[in-house]
Amino acid sequence: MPHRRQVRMTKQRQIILDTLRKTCTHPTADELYHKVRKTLPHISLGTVYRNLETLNNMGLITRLLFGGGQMRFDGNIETHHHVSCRYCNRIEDIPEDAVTTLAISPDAMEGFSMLGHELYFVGICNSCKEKKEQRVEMR
Amino acid sequence: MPHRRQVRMTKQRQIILDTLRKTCTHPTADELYHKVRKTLPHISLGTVYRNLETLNNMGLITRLLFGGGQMRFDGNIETHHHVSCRYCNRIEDIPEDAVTTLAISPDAMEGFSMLGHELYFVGICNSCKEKKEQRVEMR
DNA sequence: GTCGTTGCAAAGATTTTGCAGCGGC
DNA sequence: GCCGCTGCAAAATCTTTGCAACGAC
Repeated sequence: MPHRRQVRMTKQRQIILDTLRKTCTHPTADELYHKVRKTLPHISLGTVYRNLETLNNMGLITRLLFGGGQMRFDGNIETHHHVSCRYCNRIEDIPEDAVTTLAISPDAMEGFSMLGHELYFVGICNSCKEKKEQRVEMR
Repeated sequence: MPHRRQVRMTKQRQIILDTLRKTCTHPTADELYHKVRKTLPHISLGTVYRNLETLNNMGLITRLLFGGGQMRFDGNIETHHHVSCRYCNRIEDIPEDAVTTLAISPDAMEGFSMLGHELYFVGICNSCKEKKEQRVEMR
């Protein structure tokens, strides 16, 4: 009989969770590490990574899938959607009621048990758009 | 007056594009590198990365945003959606007509110029589900 | 012939891991 | 007191880059 190992709430884990919940910029592990260091100056980056993994498995946070190659995290676990800038990879929330209808054929995903979905809009943010207009080379 | 530099179609670039188009598994750069090496044994991984970047900028391929931390690429640039397994990160296509309605409030994304959207469903594939049932520790 | 591209190898960036001591429960 | 967790540092993984030779146009 397998059993799930106990998970302890350490000071580090609690502060990582609190800090992520107060941060609405969908930070990378490293960005969050620097924020947490203001409260816990001796915490290590490895601990931040390990806790983000654990908290994600516990369902207390979400690992975003849109980091431009880098992982990003979200302390808001309510269903919501995101816009992302193709150039600077900034990620912002979309109000929940902006997406009015989303109907999915139920047998479309046979072979998978669904856990949820994420909808990403890709665009150019105004700041990058201005830069782009100044120099074509950016692409 | 800035001008866009000329882009050449080299043998390497063409074969990378052809190989990606024939691959429906949304490969990582490294997976594609090993496939391309069957045709071009001396190609380097750096060349594969550089060309994937270039082809993405040319709009001939798509960089997927769902790689579990690693970048994945798709030779199919038609609008379509994906299912991904949370555990093995496998990505599969969803038939285009499976998502019947998707209505977005137009002013929801002010501050961004929209380029497109991607819809990801997250689930557990049958193979990982079986493994998970055998040993709870998986997570 | 020009200049974008390649292979190679080294560097850079990001994430994971081994380990001995620490500290929740 | 047990055993999960931490800090540290090293390792592993993934991606980018400098450079001289090459090759598309």
